[in-house]
Amino acid sequence: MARPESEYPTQLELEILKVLWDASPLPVREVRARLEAGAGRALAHSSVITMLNIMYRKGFLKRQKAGKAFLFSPKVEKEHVSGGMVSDLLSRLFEGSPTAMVLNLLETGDIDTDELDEIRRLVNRKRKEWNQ
Amino acid sequence: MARPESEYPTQLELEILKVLWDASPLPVREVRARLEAGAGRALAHSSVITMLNIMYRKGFLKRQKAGKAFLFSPKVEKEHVSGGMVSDLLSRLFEGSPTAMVLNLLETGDIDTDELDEIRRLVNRKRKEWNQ
DNA sequence: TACCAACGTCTAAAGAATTAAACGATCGTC
DNA sequence: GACGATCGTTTAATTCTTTAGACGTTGGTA
Repeated sequence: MARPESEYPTQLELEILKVLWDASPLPVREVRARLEAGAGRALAHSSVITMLNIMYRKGFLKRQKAGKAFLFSPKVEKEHVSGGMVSDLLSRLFEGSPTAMVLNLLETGDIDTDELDEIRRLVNRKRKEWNQ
Repeated sequence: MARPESEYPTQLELEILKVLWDASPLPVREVRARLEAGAGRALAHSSVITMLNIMYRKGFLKRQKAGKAFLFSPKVEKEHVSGGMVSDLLSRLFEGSPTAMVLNLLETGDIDTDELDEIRRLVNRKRKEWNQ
C-alpha cells in the first residue's frame, strides 16, 4: 500500500555512487569529504554512514573491513546504472523511442556545435557496425 | 531536515500526466479508467482524487468545475517536463555531456537500424540549422 | 419527500528518503 | 590503566509518496 523501494539509486545515493565510481574503496570520512567538496553536501558523519549502510543493504555497494573502519566500493557499474536509468526514462517518457529522446536532447538547446559533430560521428560509427 | 518536494513528477504523477497529455480535460473517473486500461494501475477512486489534488497543488494540473465534477488538464507541457527530466539526468549522470548520453543510448542496444537512420537524419538537420 | 448514486473532502495509514543525535566499542598514547 | 579520538550501531524525527476508508453534499428518481 505504499511506494516500493526504488530500483535505481536516488539523488543522494547517486552522488555517493559517483564519488565511489571516481575512486574506491574509500572510508566513510573520505566519502563525506568528497561529497562536501564535490557536490556541496555537508552531511554529518553519521548521516553518511547511514546512507552507506542503506546502499549496502540495497546491493549498490560492497564493503570490506580495514582495521576498525569499513572501506566501501561500488558493487554496480556506472554503465549498468546509467543504462538502466536512461532506458527507464525512455520507456516512461518517450514510449521507448530513442529517436524521441534524441530529438528532445537536440531541441532542449544545451548542445553546441562540437557536441553535435561528436554525436554525428558516434551515430555514423554505429551505423557502420550495423551494415557490415 | 528532510527530502524536498521533487521538482519533477514522480512515477504515478507521470502516469497521470501521460493520460492527460493524451486527452484532456478529463473527469476523475475517466482518469481512473485510463490508468487501469493503459498502465494497469487499479487505484481506488479516492486515491486518484488525492493524487490529482496533490498534483494540482504542485502546479502540474489545472482544474475546472463542470457541474458537480472537476475536469483536470495538464498545466505543464510534455516537452517542458521531458526536457527538464532529461537535462536533470544529463547533469546528474553524465556531467552534462549530451554526447555521453547518446553514446549510452547507442550502446544499451535497444535501438534498431531504422531508428539509427532516423537519428542520423535528426542530427544532420540540426547541423544544417547551425551552419546556416 | 426519502433514498440512492456520484462526487469531493478529510483523515490517516504505512513505507521510503534524508538527516542526525545518542550511545557504545576499540585502539593508541600518556 | 585511564583518556580521548575514531568509528560503527541504534534510534528517531521529518517529509514525501502512495493508497484508501469514512464521511458529507447534492441532484435525480421513485
